Amino acid sequence: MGRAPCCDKANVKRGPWSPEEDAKLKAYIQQHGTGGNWISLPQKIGLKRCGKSCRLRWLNYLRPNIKHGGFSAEEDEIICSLYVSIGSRWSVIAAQLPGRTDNDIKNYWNTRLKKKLLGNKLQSPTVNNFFNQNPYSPEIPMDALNSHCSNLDGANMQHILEGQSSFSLQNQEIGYGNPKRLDGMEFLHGDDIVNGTSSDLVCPPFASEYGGILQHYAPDQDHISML
DNA sequence: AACCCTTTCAACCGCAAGTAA
DNA sequence: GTTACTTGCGGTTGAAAGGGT
Repeated sequence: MGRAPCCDKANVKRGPWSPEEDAKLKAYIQQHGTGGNWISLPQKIGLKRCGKSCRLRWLNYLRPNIKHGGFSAEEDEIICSLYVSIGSRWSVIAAQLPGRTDNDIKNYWNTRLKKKLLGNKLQSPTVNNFFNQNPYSPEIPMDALNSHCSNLDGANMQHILEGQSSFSLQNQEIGYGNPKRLDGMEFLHGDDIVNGTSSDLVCPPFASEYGGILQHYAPDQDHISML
């Protein structure tokens, strides 16, 4: 048996929200809250929308203190740092940027920041230094890694290498299933690195730039501890 | 002015996790 | 423990806007 649809797709409106719909949703939630049930909310307020759509509209656009566009250089660097460290965990990244939504950050990264970073144009000495020393080259000097990372996880490495299927450290080829000691603390396997599945995440390369905003990320706890 | 291509971003989709019965 | 349902998330889509020719 397949999953029941969350709403009757034939009888819900889709596409852009009208100002009237926005006003109805906003007024109701500000007065009553969501009632703990998004699915039943649209019926309560007479909106022909899916509950998921209402939730998304509220979270990404209508709720108070939302900021749109105009990302600061500081926000750019926080996003880059976290992305390099933990990958596309947009909700975790958004939690570090008050007023920003995961959707906004995801869009911003996909459309602008990625190009900016990969184009090596970010005005951060540390980021520039790091990528200058590790410019998607098949060879990454161990010293350069150690100077920026306490250790290095698979996603991290994968982003730095931008899709290369294998690479070498100090001329040592890392292949699938071939464990290498990266930092004196742990071993990573080549396939873990390439697939981004290593469980031990790391002190991000650029964290020191941000006053230690991110020192350790615990993948099983879904939070970032500040040290 | 008209067309085409690229970029942006709001919204949708499907899946996994969480939770109540 | 199982099932049904809701919530939250990341990936993807597509319409609109912008820019170039």
